[in-house]
Amino acid sequence: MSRPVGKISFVTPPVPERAATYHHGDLPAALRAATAELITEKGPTGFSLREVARRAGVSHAAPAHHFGDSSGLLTSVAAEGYRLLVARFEEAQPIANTVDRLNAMGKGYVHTALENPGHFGVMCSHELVNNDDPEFSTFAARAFELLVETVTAIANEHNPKLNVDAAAMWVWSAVHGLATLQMGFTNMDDKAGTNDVDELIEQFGDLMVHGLFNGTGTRP
Amino acid sequence: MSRPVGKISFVTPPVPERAATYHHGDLPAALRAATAELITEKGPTGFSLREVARRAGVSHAAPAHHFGDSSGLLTSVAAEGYRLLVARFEEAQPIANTVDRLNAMGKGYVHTALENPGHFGVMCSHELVNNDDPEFSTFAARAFELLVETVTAIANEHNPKLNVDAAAMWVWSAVHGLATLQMGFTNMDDKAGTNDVDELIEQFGDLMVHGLFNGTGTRP
DNA sequence: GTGGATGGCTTGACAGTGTCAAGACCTGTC
DNA sequence: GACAGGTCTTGACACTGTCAAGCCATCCAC
Repeated sequence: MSRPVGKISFVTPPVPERAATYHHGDLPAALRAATAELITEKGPTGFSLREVARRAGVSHAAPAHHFGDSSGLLTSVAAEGYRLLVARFEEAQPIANTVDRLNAMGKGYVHTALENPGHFGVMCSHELVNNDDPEFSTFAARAFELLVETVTAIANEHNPKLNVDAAAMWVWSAVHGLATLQMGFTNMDDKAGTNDVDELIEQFGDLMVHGLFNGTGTRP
Repeated sequence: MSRPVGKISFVTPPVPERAATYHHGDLPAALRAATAELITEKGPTGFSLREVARRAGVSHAAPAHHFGDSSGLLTSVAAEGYRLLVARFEEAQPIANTVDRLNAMGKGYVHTALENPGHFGVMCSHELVNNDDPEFSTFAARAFELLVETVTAIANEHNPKLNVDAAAMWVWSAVHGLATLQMGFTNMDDKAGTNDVDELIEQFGDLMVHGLFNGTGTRP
């Protein structure tokens, strides 16, 4: 559905928006880029296959040829988003201090969302994407797996009694909530006294580390 | 936009779906109920104004008369969802033990979501609703306010140094994440070893209470 | 080189959608 | 009983996603 890439740079499309030739070159990538751009501008609601095709300079039915239907295209964009996230998570893996690593992953999550709002908007709209898509589910699972590994490492070092799976879900939920918060997809008043994302992540991290060190994640 | 109600029971519409008379009686409520039902069946994507009108037995343009456009109707449904949530939160307020109260509110959040999936689906789709709507924002703010009050009470009793606002956002994020997890809107493998919602809430609660008791919610 | 064959993309059509303007209908009030 | 105002319908418009059919460029065997 999309070719493997080495260094990831999805934000700017690898091909010009209007191709001179009949054959586009890499239309799927251009369509994903146009989709992310459109959703960044107008939100997931403003998305339409025909508008995406228009922006890519192709006919209205061209996207269907590559992605089947609109959920196929959106799923591909979401998969790209998770691939970006996995890349960020993997950058943090060499950090030896496990708590610092978890903090870095949290920052990575929120920054990925802020830097790729089009992708993140689709990743959050679970009704729009096809969860069974192998590429999508592979990257999504890998991202969560990396989190579980880090939480496991923290547990091994500091708190062997921790229910690692529950704790990982808990961390993911909190960080995801913070990301949506920062993107304005929320109804919570942001009164935490700062707009600095990294500071908020560290505030959350301070709270979370006490649970990870001293909690069990089991029924009391 | 909708009448005040005493005891809340939105799930079953107060009027039959097809009105015998030209004037429906309470068409706005019937349209909200049809919307929630439709979204429960088909997800937010499957929603359409015309299908809602069909289910309510009125013409395709009737919803627009009451709600302006589709986002007006969805906003009203989301507001109803927050009203349900506030009602649940208020039921928990008499609980004297503040930690138990917070746990009860967490359970209330998740159960409200599970029992009203149509409403919750809209509440989560922040692009679909008009955040400036006074009724919507009032109930949403009230729900968060009740959470802040409870976290404040816990801080006063156990941990005066706690950054209450950051902690409240943190709790909300985690509980919201758990709710979406339970509703299947997620890519996390649920490996926590249970499908019992109340047990999961208590697992999260065990982790969270250590942060609330011992953390500060400030940059270390 | 040349002639298929194959995949990439276009064209045209269809039913369905949201929104608007105009009008029909009912109900309460004087 | 007339009238005013809110409730709902009708009809139209531009737009959408999807499908079937066909055109076009490229590639590979010959």
